[in-house]
Amino acid sequence: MGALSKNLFEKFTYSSSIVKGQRHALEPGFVPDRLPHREEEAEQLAEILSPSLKNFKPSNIIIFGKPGVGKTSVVKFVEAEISKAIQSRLDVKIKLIDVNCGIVDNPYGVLVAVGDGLLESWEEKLPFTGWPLDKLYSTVLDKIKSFGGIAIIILDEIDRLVKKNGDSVLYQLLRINEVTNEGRVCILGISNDLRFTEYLDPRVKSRLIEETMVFNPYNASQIYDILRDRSLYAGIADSIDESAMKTCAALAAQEHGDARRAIDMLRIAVELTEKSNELRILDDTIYEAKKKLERDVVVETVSTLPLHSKLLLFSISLIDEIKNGVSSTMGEFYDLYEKVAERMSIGSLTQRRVADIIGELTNLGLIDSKVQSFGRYGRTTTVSLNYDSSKIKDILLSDELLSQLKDVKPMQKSLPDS
DNA sequence: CATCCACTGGAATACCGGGTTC
DNA sequence: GAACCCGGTATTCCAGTGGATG
Repeated sequence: MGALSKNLFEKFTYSSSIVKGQRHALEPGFVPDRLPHREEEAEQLAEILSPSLKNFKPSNIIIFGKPGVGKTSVVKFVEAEISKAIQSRLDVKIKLIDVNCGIVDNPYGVLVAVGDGLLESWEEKLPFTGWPLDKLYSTVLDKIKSFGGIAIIILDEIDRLVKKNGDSVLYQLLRINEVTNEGRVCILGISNDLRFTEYLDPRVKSRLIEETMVFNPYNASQIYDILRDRSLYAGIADSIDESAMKTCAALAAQEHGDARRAIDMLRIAVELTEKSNELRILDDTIYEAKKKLERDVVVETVSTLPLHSKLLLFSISLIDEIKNGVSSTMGEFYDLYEKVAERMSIGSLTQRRVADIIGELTNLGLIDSKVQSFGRYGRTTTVSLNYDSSKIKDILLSDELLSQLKDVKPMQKSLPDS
């Protein structure tokens, strides 16, 4: 250890020569009080929700749009405005209830979230498991009644909820307005998927979707404006090259106009610049940040995989190494996976389950897979790695449990049979 | 057009955390 | 407090299905 510093945290709290404003303006979850290129949408949403300020139930609404196009930001912004507007008014009763269906994606959880959102301070929270659904539903209903105002339920990533569980919860929530008049429910859904309504029962669909808003992806110049704005919040505008900002916007625009990604890239560029004690953010820094961001995403997704997914991925990358990138078949990697599992003395999963895990890994973008028919010789899924097998293996082997597989070498023949 | 391999949808089972009943 | 109810999640079990090649 070096010389004792004045304070352990000193080096983490230093005031940066680059960031002269609010650092968290570049972090995910920051809700700005300006929304460049989303002013109209914010206004439109406010208009749709405005009846609530006169104690009328606003229309239910679904907001569609790809990731990073400002859906959540606009909603959060409008939520904050509503809160401000009703702050000193006793004549309106509005509750805003946020539910992130990416996290709570089951009917029980959603009902609990709604119930807890209506909780008075002295009341106890609902149990997160245990109750029969109908009892849970009727207590939530009672809470709405006793609240007596308008509950605006914001279901972020509503498409996930519906894809996984169907529309039963939505049906129940919508039904509240028919069962009682002593409290009303308004649903505001946010969806990444334009087609999720296909999963809905027509009756639910027509009641849920009274209004629709579609957020289009940002183009490069709009992302540029957003970055410019954020850099003002963060106080980094002086330290960033004009062309670097343009590059950052252009790169993000290429990928579905995702502003979140652009901001992530900018944040990482700032961090890189600070680390290297540079004073200006240049084009190169942005490219470097882009690479780091991609690398980080892979490390993050791979290292948080469940054990069996990791073992499977390990087997796939071994085979990839043997066959030099040529895709492998279910038979091949399943056999190897079984042996790897045996070596770690844990039971292996069924082929059925493995097929599903392959699907999950494919959705994560780690591998590519497709079913291929070889006619007389049957049908199978073939998979290929999307990343360098040695990189994937490195990440996997850094897992404590998998480290015992370090010595497993790819060989031409598979491991000796039992 | 039969055949082969395993894909695939769905029902069944096991287990978990937690409430409820007696 | 043991035994049972409840919903969620992970996995297995089963049987029906797909599709190009030989």
